[in-house]
Amino acid sequence: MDSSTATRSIVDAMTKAIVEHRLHPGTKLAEQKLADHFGVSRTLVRQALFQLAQKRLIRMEPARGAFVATPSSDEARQVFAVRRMLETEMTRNFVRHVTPAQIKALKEHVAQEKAAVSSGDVPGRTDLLGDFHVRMAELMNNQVLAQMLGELISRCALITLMYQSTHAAEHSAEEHAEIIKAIAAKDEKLAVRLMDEHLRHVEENLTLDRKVPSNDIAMALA
Amino acid sequence: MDSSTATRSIVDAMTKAIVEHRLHPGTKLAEQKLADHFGVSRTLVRQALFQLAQKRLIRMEPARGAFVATPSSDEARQVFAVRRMLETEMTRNFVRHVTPAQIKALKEHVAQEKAAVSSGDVPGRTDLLGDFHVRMAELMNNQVLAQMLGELISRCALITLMYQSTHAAEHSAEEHAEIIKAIAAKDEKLAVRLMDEHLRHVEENLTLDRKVPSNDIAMALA
DNA sequence: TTGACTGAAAGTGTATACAGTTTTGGCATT
DNA sequence: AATGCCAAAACTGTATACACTTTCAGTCAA
Repeated sequence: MDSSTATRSIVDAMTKAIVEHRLHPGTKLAEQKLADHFGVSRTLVRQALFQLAQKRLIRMEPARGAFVATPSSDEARQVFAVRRMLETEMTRNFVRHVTPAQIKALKEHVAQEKAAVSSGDVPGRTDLLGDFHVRMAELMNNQVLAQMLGELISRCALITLMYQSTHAAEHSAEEHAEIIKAIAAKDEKLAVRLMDEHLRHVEENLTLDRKVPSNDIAMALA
Repeated sequence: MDSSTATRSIVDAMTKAIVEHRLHPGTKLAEQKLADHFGVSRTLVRQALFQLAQKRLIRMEPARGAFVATPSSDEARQVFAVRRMLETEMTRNFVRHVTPAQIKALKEHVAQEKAAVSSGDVPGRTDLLGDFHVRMAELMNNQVLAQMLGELISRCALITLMYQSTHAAEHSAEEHAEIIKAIAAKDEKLAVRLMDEHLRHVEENLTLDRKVPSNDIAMALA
């Protein structure tokens, strides 16, 4: 997609840092500091920041700089609403054309998830749980869908760590397994329903009603 | 979203030029020429190009520069598949919570469409026909959805002008009107079906099977 | 005429410079 | 001690410089 691979690697590193919670929402991202850290000039950092802003992982304020995004609960609800729209239909289409090889691939993925869950690998677990959904898109040979879902899921990772109430997401892996079972049985209605419920469960585990603790006073008083 | 308004206006101008067919697929976008045209330095043009690349309206090749995107027929099918997934479900949710004011807003929009169609305003017509879908998302108070749809629809505009066989899209406005009628009647199933068929019609009007005429030899022989 | 070679021109990729804005820290005033 | 003010430092936004790559035109040899 982009020509320069240097910029790309900065984007990837920062994306990872944000979705893995190593950079907290609201954190100021000073260009020179990032440039020093990555050993490049501000030019490349700037390009990376613009791309991250387009992915909504950071926000940029005029003359004030870039900050790790602090998605509002409204935005969170919207992101989940879009995911439900997209993924219930994805599941429906998936069931209609599913092949044994695809089911096998998904089952293997869930096995990995369960391994990560039981080994307590938190970042790896989060990553794999999100990837399950992207994997489905890829198995449908729809790169456009896979990419969009990937971006939505990055945003969800950020949202999750802002509003996470319980870590009950552990049983997501089990829900994934149930979805696969329904798909394998070609039970379209059930698979769609399970996907819808799965996404609702993930959203319900967030405390979108409560005010989020924030060090950003302006936002706290908004 | 982005801090600098200058970059934003370049992105907007170029987006418009691409979706309105004033810049043809495959056209080389030399940075200095754009910089001269917009009266800014290459720095800002470059930022704009990166953003356009992320929106998939252009592609960037390492050390060779930026070109107006030439979406493959595969990509076209994928984009339409995603639109169907997203918009059928959007329609379903819309029907469930629709208010009279929303119906009124959509009806007014379609009136504008028909005016543009009959007055022969081609760019305005294309714009309005796409906006109908974005408008629905906005009326649902889902900015995330509206933004995603907006980007998908930009890509569709580019695709349409690459693969357009007939200009039969004129009767899109009528299909929009029928969809609204079904929504107003709260006939969920019908509305969803009409939206699905509408998007299929738009896609069917493209000649995705035939090879597209292109001045890009590399692609023509790929 | 065709084809390979070569040097100049044009173009991209990255770093740096510089102007203008925001932030910071301390000093004076209350 | 708290508040307001001002200069210095830090930072962003944009332009420019420069190295390296690709493209192009013209020349020469076959």
